[in-house]
Amino acid sequence: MSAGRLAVEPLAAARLLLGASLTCRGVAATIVEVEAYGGVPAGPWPDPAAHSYRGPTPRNTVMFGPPGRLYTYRSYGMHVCANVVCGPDGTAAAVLLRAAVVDAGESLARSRRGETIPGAALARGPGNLCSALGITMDDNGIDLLDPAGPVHLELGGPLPAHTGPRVGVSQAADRPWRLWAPGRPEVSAYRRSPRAPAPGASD
DNA sequence: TCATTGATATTG
DNA sequence: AATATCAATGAT
Repeated sequence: MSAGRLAVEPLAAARLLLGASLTCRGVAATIVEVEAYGGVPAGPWPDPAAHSYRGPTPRNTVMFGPPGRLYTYRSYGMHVCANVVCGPDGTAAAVLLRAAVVDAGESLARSRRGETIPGAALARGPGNLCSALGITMDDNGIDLLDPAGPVHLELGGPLPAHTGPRVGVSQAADRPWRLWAPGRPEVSAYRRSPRAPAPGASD
């Protein structure tokens, strides 16, 4: 039902998700930073930086499924990152959740992240966000719009958004598909991938 | 700026 | 089978 609102292009879905609230295992948080990702070369949103670019694999199949599902992957062997699948069923696209404000369950989040972590840093960065909320690889593929599910998404916002280049990707790094809520200390500092070509390079 | 870390995808 | 590549983080 409300999943239909996510059956749209990645950038539009990203705007919807800014300001949405995410609840998981005792922690509620408001999303303040996201990154949009597209899909295969022949699709509507070709994106060489997307995991789905080279077609379906065992890892990324959920990105090719219906919108509103959770796609989790392990990054650099140590972090879990969470994406919300968007676009119509059968078309790969997703939005990476990069940072959130912890609204409730702060002590629980701190017990997962470390007792000395400042509040603004609890869910800053995609790996830290999953850690604070207790999202694991076992949650891959679940329906985020099911209120009875372990991870629940409530579309709220949208918040006013600033846009800029994506973080961490070595391909199509200049595409302005990173969105954040301006002025929030929870937003992660921008850091271009060391592997990305110089800004504006035609290549 | 660099080490960490392991799954995944690609190549031979 | 072997190698290269990360949608990252924290410390230095």
